[in-house]
Amino acid sequence: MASRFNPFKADGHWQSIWEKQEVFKAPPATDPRPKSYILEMFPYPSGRIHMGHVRNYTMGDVIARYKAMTGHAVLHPMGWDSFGMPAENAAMEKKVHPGNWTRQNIEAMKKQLKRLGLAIDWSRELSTCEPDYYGHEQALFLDFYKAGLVYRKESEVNWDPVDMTVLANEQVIDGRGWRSGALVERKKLNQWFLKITDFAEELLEGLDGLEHWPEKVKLMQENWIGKSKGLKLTFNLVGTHDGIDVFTTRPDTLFGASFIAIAADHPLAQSLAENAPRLQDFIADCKKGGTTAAEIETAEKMGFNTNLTVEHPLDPSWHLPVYVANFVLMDYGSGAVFGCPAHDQRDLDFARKYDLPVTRVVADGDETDSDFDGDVAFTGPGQIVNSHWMNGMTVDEAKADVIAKSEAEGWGEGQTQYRLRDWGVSRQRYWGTPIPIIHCEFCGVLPVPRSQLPIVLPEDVSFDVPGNPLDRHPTWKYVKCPNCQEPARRETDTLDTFADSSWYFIRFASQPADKPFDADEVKAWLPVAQYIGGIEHAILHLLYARFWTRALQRVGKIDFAEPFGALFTQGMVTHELYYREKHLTTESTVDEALVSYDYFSPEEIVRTSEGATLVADNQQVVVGRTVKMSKSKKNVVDPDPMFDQYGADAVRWFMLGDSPPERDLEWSESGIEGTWRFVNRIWRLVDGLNSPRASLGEVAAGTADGGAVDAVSGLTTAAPPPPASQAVPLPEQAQGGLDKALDKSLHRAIAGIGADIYALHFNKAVAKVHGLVNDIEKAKPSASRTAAIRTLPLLVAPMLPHLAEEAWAALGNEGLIAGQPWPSHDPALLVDDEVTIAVQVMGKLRDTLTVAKGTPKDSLETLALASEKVQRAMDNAVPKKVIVVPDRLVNIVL
RNA sequence: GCGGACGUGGCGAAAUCGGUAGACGCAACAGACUUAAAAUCUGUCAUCCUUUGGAUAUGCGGGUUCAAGUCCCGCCGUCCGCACCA
Repeated sequence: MASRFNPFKADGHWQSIWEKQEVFKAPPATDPRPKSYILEMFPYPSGRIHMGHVRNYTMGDVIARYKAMTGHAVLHPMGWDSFGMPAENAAMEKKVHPGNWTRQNIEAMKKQLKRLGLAIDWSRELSTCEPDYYGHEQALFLDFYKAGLVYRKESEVNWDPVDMTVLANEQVIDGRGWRSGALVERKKLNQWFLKITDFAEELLEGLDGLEHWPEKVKLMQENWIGKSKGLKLTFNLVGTHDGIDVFTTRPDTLFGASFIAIAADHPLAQSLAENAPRLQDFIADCKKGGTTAAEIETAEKMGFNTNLTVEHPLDPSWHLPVYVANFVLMDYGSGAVFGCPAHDQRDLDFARKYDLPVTRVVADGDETDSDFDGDVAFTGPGQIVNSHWMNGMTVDEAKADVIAKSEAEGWGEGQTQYRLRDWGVSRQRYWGTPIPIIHCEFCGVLPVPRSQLPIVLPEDVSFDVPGNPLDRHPTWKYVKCPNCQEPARRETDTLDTFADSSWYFIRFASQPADKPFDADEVKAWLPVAQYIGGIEHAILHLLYARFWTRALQRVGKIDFAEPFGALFTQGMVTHELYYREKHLTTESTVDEALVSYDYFSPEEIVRTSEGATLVADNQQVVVGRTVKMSKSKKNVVDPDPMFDQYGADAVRWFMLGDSPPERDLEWSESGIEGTWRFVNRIWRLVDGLNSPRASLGEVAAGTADGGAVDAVSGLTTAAPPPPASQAVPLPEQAQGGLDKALDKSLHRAIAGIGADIYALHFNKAVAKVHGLVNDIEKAKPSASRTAAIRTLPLLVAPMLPHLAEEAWAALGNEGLIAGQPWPSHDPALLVDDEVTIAVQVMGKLRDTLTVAKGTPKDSLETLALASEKVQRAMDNAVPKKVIVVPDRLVNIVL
């Protein structure tokens, strides 16, 4: 009697064996094998695992398992990025403590993750919201503080004037607070900063060494750091001894200057405003709206003429007006710019609005007229015009020339500027790492003594009113000054959660109780051999982690600079939308903002050939675009029911095979059905070898107790009908000789699948497994076929670990497949002795030739010209030229 | 507004170096088996035409080349990030 693959038994069975035998426990640092640290970005415990997690962790798992099979000592850990805003929101809405909510989520999600059968060393699990993690983070913060990498300064936050609370950018919707609906303002607070700009040059140069990072991520980081060379110069204020410092990357356009614009926070604007109520009002206007770059840069350009003027450095008799402008940022350069409207779009918009002169100083053609027309600035390269001695120079020549002149004459100097700003880490929130600082009225700002770490969050906090619960806690913040013993108070801000994710990969490698990590163990495992996560982390998380690592190196805690040797950014998991337009009761007609939709989840829908209908009322719904799965649009598919219906391996196979890993993956019901069928096809081959004449059957997709689950409704129906028998495989015992074609196919698959996994081309590896299975199924019984079937479980082991273990055992092998080496291939079998040559006439394919590999050029030419199809296409013409690429093609040019 | 990517049959894709476009899969269709359904197996499957052949096809428009999905220029569309979402 043939056995059948039952994932509902096999999954749990093998998972518990792996756990019992500690198969995936990382070996000690002294293990002689080459180390391979495989890491996926750890999840935020939002409540449920989503398909994006499933995809991310499946990919990492395939690599970890493949590395183990190819002789590596593997570290593959998992943890929880467990501080953050959603826990506080849950506390407000559901009246639960953020800690309880978070820990419950972790338990639920851990259970879900385990069902995927991941090769994870759970003994190293960590959670950033526990004092045994964040306490060590506080110690590292103090190390940075001591090294001068931490400082305090004023910085703007989004302020909700009704709730009297700080808002995250995410909580500002269309310029209004998400709960109060009040127009958001910008407010200054004293906040803590980490000196990431100290590392700007290092972080930029370090990118060159990151060979295994995607170019796009390196480019984004490069642009984010934004190194630019330019001129810092001073414009003297007419009638005073003061001046305005300006940084420009376009000193070549200095003769096109038309105005000076300073930021609303510029000290000059502030001092002028003291006696100018209208300017005060204007500055207050500039502070309306949130702090995001997108909001500031798309806001309409506004200026306030100060009536001050400055002298042009190259012609003191030429005076330029000084404006306060909302598009100038105090954080970049010196908070002041000179406007050259002809060659900068923002300056042009501003100049047209305030009717300021627009002078052309760069020309790319015949148009050299000094009057610049139109509303599109010219920012391309060209030659300098209307600029006295610079006329005729290129932009680059002119830049160098002006900088040299400014330095010689003493009114400016060349300067390197970075766009990167220091990292503001203060958050006015409860659910984060308390910043280990004490404020004393007499002694000032003091670090918490290390003996007092960890500074633990108080449990008794309330979330019934907006604001920071730490700040209004009755006792927590009151402490004695460690210096003078007088009453003092704790810092009540907590650290940005990006700090937690900036060193967790180090803690995974080494987890002593008394310090953040052990340097020797860290040295053995890091840098991470392969890091995998979403492209949305391309800049912030990855830059902060790179900074934190370099900062640890600077303070002497570790001896490497880059945390992630190789990076891979995977695409999102998407699903189509199902919705109906909501009928609004208002009389409003075409106002788009008022059109809203009712969304339906895939579980509520039956997909038909014409479209989709809602199960509840059997009426049509609109099938929308395919977009990222999100709760608000209800196009989410929960992994758990999929494990129930198809088992972990079918879900994993779908995640790996359906799209290239860097691209978006569209979840589809028929797709997962297909992978489920394929898992069974593999099983049938193995099973056929064992019991050739026994009847075979499928286990129907169903639940562990044998009841089938309706794919659409999710309801359990009656037990499935007994499996019927159909395909009776030929007896494998009737083996005989070898099957050379199948041998080739197998060895190509061994080499190709390994190479594809190594290169993270999982979809191609999947296609190659399909190809091999097709070939095996078509082959007649032979020793080769038996060998191919016995090898097949090893080839799918990284991707379908449960099926692989089950097959390995069924084939009578000893031990676990998880501990087996990757099969070796015979290179001789990879070489073709025949090749197919394309024959083109004028670049169009007319015939193909099958010839021995390495057939010389002239023979190929003769053969090609002799072809009847080629003759016909040539139509008696005489070839002008014949291009022959050996083993590839012949192209006859007429 | 700024920065970064992506776009190939009905659908997901492949084509590693400029050299036979569509491997592999999904869906669909036809057939076999079956009382029936499911499963399984076999076959068809880019579009069009005057069909043992031919033409057109890799978002659109140009260009380079004997040869372009691949290189160059210009558009269009979609997505991601923008420093307090994680």
